[in-house]
Amino acid sequence: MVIQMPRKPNYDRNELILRARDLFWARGWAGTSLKDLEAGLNMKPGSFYAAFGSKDALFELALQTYSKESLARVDTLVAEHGALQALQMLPLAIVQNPDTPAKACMLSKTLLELQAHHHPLAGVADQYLTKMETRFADVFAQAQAEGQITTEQSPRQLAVRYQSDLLGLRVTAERVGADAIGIAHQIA
Amino acid sequence: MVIQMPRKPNYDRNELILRARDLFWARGWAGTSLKDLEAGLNMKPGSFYAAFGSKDALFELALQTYSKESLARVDTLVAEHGALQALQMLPLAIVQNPDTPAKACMLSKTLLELQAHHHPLAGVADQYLTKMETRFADVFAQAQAEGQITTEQSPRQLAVRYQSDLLGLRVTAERVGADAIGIAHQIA
DNA sequence: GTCTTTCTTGAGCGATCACTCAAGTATATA
DNA sequence: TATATACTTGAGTGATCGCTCAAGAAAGAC
Repeated sequence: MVIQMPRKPNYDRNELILRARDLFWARGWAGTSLKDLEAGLNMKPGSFYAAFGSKDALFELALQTYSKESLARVDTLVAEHGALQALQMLPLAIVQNPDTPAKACMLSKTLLELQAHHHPLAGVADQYLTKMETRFADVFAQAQAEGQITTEQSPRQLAVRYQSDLLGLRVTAERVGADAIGIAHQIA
Repeated sequence: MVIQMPRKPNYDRNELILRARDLFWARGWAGTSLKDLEAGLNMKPGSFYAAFGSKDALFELALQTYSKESLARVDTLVAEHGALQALQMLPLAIVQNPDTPAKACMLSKTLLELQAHHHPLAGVADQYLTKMETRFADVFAQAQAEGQITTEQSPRQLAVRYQSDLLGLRVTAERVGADAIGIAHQIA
């Protein structure tokens, strides 16, 4: 039994996923065609399908990456500035970040686009939103434990409301003349 | 010069627009195919294009109808309950209404789906959102004039924040297990 | 009934959709 | 260098997209 090693791919798979995430994030699921992906990733169809299997499979990888990075940003802010200040800073940090392909949340965009079709990816986006909400609840709980906010409302309640406001802010930020920064200051 | 009267269409155009609005609202622009419309409106392609010209033209009519009805609902609530109470009631009224094809706002869904493609319909949706925001500002101004709320913030500021929260609530309401009603109570 | 005008029908247009696969190419082992 | 293996290429698949148009059906004016 002799095992031969073949040639390796001439691309960085993780970087391709990041580029796909940016395309999907900006243009949406239906709005991003295979031609768009071939151009954006610089891949021919054969390589694309060998690497990722399908458009939907790559979209799911993109959602996963998006979710991980979103959670990581929260963790970073909490570690650097504490629970309360992290929650206060996040809206403005998101809206002011000029390096994102869209202002609106990719999870909410996916949910809104695919929910009515009962597309599996809508369920995936929903799960990641729940994960995000849970993380917010943890941070609120931490802020309560540190006496930074009252315990009048449960961490879960606070998190649901916070996430909802954040999603609204990010929809508004997608508009052309919107004063998203003004709203972001208010949420804090 | 003799003018002959031809046969009339065997459908109610306004009712067709309402049905199209429901389809587009639920499924989105790309998610609603001509086949879907033919089935939903019970029209063959020829009749469809004779009546509406194009899918996009009908979508614009649907947006217009949606916007008019949204503005009208606000006016009705204000007339029946006064400015402040109308603003307090609206979120819950929207979320609890079981007769809508989707919880999320059709204007925001359209904006998020088509903005990145610079599709004209995204601009139309944006304009109607501005119109809605202006109406909210009027109602806030009325509430201030009647002494129901403070004049600490400008009506425009209040309206922008209110609409943003409402859009967020309605995105959240689109999720399966979301406690949208709980959030709606908080916004009030 | 006859005429005129418009509505309705539905086969089918070119373009694009996501995707496949046989052929060619590059590379790590032997 | 020879071979085995996997990656890359790109023409091409059937299906669906939004849309067209010639032909037939229907209804008011005479």
